[in-house]
Amino acid sequence: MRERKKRATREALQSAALRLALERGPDNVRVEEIAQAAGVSPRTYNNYFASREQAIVAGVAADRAVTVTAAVLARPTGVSLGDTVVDAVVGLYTDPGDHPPAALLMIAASPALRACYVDAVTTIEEPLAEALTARCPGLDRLTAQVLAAAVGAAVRVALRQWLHGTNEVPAMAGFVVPSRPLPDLVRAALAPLTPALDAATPRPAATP
Amino acid sequence: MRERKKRATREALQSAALRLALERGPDNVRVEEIAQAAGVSPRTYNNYFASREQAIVAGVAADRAVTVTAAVLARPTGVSLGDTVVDAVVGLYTDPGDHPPAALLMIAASPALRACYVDAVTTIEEPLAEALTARCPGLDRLTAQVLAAAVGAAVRVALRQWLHGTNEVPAMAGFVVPSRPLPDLVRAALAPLTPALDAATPRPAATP
DNA sequence: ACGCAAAATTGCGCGCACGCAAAATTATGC
DNA sequence: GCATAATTTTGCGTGCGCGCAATTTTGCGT
Repeated sequence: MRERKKRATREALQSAALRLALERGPDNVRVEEIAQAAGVSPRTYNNYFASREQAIVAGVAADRAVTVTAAVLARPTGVSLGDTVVDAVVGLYTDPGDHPPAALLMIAASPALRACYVDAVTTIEEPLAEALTARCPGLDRLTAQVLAAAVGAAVRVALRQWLHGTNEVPAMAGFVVPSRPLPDLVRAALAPLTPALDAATPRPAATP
Repeated sequence: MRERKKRATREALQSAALRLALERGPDNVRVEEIAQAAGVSPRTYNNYFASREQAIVAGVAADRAVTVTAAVLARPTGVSLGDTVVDAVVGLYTDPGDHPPAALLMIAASPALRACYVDAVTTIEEPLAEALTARCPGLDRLTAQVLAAAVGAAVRVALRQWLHGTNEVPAMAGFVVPSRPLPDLVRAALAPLTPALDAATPRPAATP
């Protein structure tokens, strides 16, 4: 009963922050305005989110978390773990979720938002680890956490590489490397991890 | 010539911050005091370090970075990449560097310092990636970065697991899991990544 | 030695994150 | 219904991170 209102104000703050940031740009929105738009005190805002950017990013991050876990669990058990995870994660960046693509653009443009989004990727690691254990019953808890964290790290590397290419536009026009599309980069970054993912599935007696 | 003084003030700030934090505890030291101890303005402090904790952690982190890279490069080329990296990283937590062990204890105790130290682990990833490419000439740049980031992620997981066990002491005395010693945890966390590390070494024709 | 351009340091101001305690809101006992 | 206990919200004060512009310091050319 009381939980409902907490989630309500939470989502109100998230949507308000995202909307205002899209309208005026991320740097031209003060915390007081977000709080006022959600009908709460500025102090209350910091009871829900530890930073100004977190409210903007939290929504899309949580959305992505459920999407990956669902994608992992949806794959048939016949496919290898590596392909399963790679496809699930790459799917995150081919099919944009129910959020406007402008949001991702804005996050990519602002350094502060990028950093916060990278931090948010860490949030996804825990549900991912649970999804991994759910799919492979014999998997160690520690192993699952490590693999999930490794996947998150690979995504971070891919994002960094992608941004490196897209932002170097102003000077030396025509000399920029437009950087491979994001899904390809994510797939390439995830590729080196497939041996570890496949080796983790507890089936050592099936190969010979 | 001017570089020298910059590094001098840098190290002065680092050592002053570490010393003061060890003396009074991390929460009882203000930025102004660190700056004053180093003979600079408080504003100048923030030209070198973006946060108060960063100065405390930066020293040990940089130290560790050179230690790992050296350890990786020191292994004979005959050993597999997986064993090389695992031994090098585990060595970081068996042999304490030239810093007092009380520093690591303090970092482990303060949540803010822990978070900053985890961030600092990210700093080590880039030199590690360079060491990997130096050891395996045919290695892709992206692959090296991904593997280094994965190793960093595994270390993060190990640290989190370790702290989980050591802090749950007050209630239910006698029921705590004292948590395996850190080196063992790090080795266990790194184990799932060895297939990926070994597979990355470009020697696909040697196995048959 | 002198002056000049480049770089570093400093002071100032703003916005933000957060601990703390008071006030308001909600759930629970009779 | 009302009193009471438990949460949640809020105001306030403090320290901090950082952009900006003025000031000082450094290195170089002549």
